[in-house]
Amino acid sequence: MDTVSSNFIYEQVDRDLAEGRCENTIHTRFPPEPNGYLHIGSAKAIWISAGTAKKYGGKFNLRYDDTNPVKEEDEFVRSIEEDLRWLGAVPDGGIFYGSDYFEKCYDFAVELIKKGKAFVCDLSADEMREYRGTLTTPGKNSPYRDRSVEENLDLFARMRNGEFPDGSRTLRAKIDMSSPNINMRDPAIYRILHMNHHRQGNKWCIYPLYDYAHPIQDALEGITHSLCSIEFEDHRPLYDWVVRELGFEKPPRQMEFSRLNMTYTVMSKRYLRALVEGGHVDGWDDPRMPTLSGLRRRGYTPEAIRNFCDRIGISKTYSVVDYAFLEHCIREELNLKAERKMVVLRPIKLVIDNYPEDQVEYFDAENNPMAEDGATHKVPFSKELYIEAEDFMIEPIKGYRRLFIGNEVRLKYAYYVTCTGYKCDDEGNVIEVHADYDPESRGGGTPDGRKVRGTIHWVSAKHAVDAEVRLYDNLFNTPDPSDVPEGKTFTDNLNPASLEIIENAKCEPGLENAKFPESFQFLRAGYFCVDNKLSTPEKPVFNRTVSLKDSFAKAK
RNA sequence: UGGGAUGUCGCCAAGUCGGUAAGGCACCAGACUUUGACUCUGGCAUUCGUAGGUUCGAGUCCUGCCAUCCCAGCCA
Repeated sequence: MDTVSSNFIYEQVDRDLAEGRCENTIHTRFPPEPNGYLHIGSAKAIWISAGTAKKYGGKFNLRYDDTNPVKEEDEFVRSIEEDLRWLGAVPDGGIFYGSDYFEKCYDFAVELIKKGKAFVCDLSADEMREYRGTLTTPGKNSPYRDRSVEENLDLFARMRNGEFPDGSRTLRAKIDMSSPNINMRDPAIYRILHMNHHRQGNKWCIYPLYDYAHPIQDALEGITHSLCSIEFEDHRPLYDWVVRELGFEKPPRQMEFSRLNMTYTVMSKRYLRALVEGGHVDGWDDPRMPTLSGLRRRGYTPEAIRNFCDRIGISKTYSVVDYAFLEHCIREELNLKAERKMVVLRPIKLVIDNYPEDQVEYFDAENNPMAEDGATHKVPFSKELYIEAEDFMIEPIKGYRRLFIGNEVRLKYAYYVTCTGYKCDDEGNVIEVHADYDPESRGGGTPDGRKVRGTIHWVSAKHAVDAEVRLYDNLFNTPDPSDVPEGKTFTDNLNPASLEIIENAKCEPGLENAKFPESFQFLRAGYFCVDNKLSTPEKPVFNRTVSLKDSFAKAK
């Protein structure tokens, strides 16, 4: 596995360490708002922060950024911790809640008021917008900007006491209404909201805003490097203003990196939520979702996701990572670790006419050809087998190496067979293929050393275990699902073929009780894995097969 | 139009004090092969958004221009 090469974050940390800015220990955090499930984009952010802490032997915190009671729910709090642990990002610095700092935030706000750095403003939301100015024109001071400290203190206390209705007043930082950076134009730092908070209940009716609360939370936890995505770059001056005005020694340093975008993938929580609530998917953990719980159900391992995060790198460039890269990461790992089983997805019968009626033989099948131990398991073989429908063609296309009349192929681990005929149903579908086997080729080789061009997998019909297999494709059929034509919504980009349920797949014995509820497949590379009790993230079970798409494409 | 940021191969992404373009994905070719997969080998940027300038020498420094992204929530 690759290791992370240097990046601008590490370089900055090195400098900070050299200059003694953070007492030789670094501390990072991941601050999700509990308003949705973690997704692959979150994984990048998590791994950057957790990985940085790890690299420097520091600590990593999980902090629920729950300062907005409108959008937050306990279900998300639970799922976030579960997914974080599954990913392997241990919050060894602790688990915190932004809302637990409300009292401190309040005290700090009082301090700012006393310093003349904050004031209670009576402007309505609309008025405040007008006063703020625009991107190109400066704003103007609020008429309430010069209230006395005493009045501000009194008003702010009464805000907390619930004396005023929602939206009637705010507490604002007193900075500079003519700043070219709009975030510095006396930003609101507290709002009035009479609403039940998922954790604090009805204790508060004023809530601190992100720009104010976040730097305080970081500072209080001793965070040395606050790593966030690029859209917060413009907020950094405000972040620095807060920690400076509040007099924190060794203040945390905010650094930004570009967020993850992937082809065929919607990453915005707003859209993901719409998919769930609109019933387009089964839930946040639907295997087609880019959520960590969805990827987990699909068969992704935490190692593969971490490796992916390491390999995509960290930069500030806007980028869209090809989904194929994520797939590469999981294939690479499964190829090394996963146990192989033979499974026939779209079965047709193969009858070996010259094989004894009631004979059963057992062949050794490799558990994992990549493993050094060479371990095997027994697979039963008999006169009637199931093979993939795609492994037989009435009229073989040019270059086709598998079964067609007169052609000899190898049944993996078993015998050479030569196709002699086939039967169709009334509609002309091939339902049965006939062949003769060469008893001399037992084990898949012959004394005369003749070669065969094709090798196919199979399952003994009378020993076969039935299974339902689900095949997943991209949820969206456009590289950028949020790039929607006029008059359409992003759900119009949904790929109707994103889920295919195969009810009668045939598996080798040993997969009894397998339900294949969420199989993971990489048919393109020839793999799918079974998600059942035999298959765990640590030891996934999977089959190798070859897809129609690839084999035919190659044959042309 | 103001501010902030970014532009190195189809996609990510390294590029130290300026010294003559890492690596991965994808793709192509060949070898190997009890699955056409896997594995292995080889090929894939005379060029770094663009135009100039400084220099013996520039992706790296300077100037102009172009493109893309973010910001006008009492969301995060």
